[in-house]
Amino acid sequence: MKTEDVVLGILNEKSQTGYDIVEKIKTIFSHFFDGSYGSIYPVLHKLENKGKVTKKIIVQEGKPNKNLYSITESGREEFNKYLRSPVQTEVMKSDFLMRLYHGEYLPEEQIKQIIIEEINRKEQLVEELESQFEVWKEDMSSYQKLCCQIGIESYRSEIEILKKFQGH
Amino acid sequence: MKTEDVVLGILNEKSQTGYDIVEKIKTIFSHFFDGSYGSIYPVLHKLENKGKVTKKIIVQEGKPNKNLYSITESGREEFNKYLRSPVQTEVMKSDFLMRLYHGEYLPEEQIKQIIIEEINRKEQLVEELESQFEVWKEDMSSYQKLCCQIGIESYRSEIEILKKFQGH
DNA sequence: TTGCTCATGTAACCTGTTACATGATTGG
DNA sequence: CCAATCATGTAACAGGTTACATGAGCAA
Repeated sequence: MKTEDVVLGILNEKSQTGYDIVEKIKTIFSHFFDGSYGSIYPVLHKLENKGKVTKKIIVQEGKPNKNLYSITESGREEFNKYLRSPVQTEVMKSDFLMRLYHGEYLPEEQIKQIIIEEINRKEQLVEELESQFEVWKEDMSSYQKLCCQIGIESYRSEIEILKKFQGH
Repeated sequence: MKTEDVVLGILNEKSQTGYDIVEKIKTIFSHFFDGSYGSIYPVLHKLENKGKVTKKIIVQEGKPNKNLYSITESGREEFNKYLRSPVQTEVMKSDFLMRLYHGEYLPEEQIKQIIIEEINRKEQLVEELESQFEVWKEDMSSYQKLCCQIGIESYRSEIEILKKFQGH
């Protein structure tokens, strides 16, 4: 899964600005993808050069101008090629589990604290995802809703697992 | 979490070769970290230049020579600094959830197939992790075992969630 | 008046992936 | 005889992060 395909997928739904795309990634994609301005803006320029998207400048008053991007026919083809390509394995990077692995080199109190913090962090994430789901769900397809629900349930399971192992 | 810290952590347990380090990462770290020869060998050279590890060449017959790396006092200090630094949030990249999100643009049969494949993939992963756990557990601390058990349970929960949502 | 939201962008840096190169031994 | 295991390494490429730059409006 390339960032280019992710951006094409978002623009395939509707025309949007780079700012909108990053917002969507940071909210409803947060549990399975990551992107920032530093990665999304360059990708949009690249896609424009390749003719996969077109840009329309929208002049605004009292606010900065917007670059509204739309997917082209060539972009749709590329996106469909992606959709039919083999699914890549999931990648997980967990600093939390790395700390836990080396737990014997830290005082027990500190490990307990790290576990508590991880539970809190995940409870925060599940709350955010749930509230974002409420915001977006009217405009979501059943598959998109499913995707959010899986995220919510995954976080909840993780929290349960950590609570179960809390206190050895 | 930098790859340098991960390598120092592995060498903190005992002196090992680059090959051993990659093997460990590919087996018992597989559910929370990723690394390959192309990333680990350069990191070892870098750590050696910085004086965080030392290299001892072991001549073997019938096999290529080994470079056995050991952590230095300076390396231990660096690793302990890492252990006491703030825990970074987990990062997840899931091509599977990206496909599911765009499910409406694929025939229903294909989505069902993608879900089945993801369940199979995760069942494969949980089996591998369990068998690796059996191989390594004699030499593992209770925290290291906990780390594996969390991985196994996480995969199982994910499988349950997918099965629950299978067929909408 | 402080900080947030909207809105775009880039340059320097760091890091990782892929593909290549080498080569003997061992197991099925 | 073929594939896997052991064992190291690099060069070219691709990619992302961080920090910076700009700037108006608005709410507390």
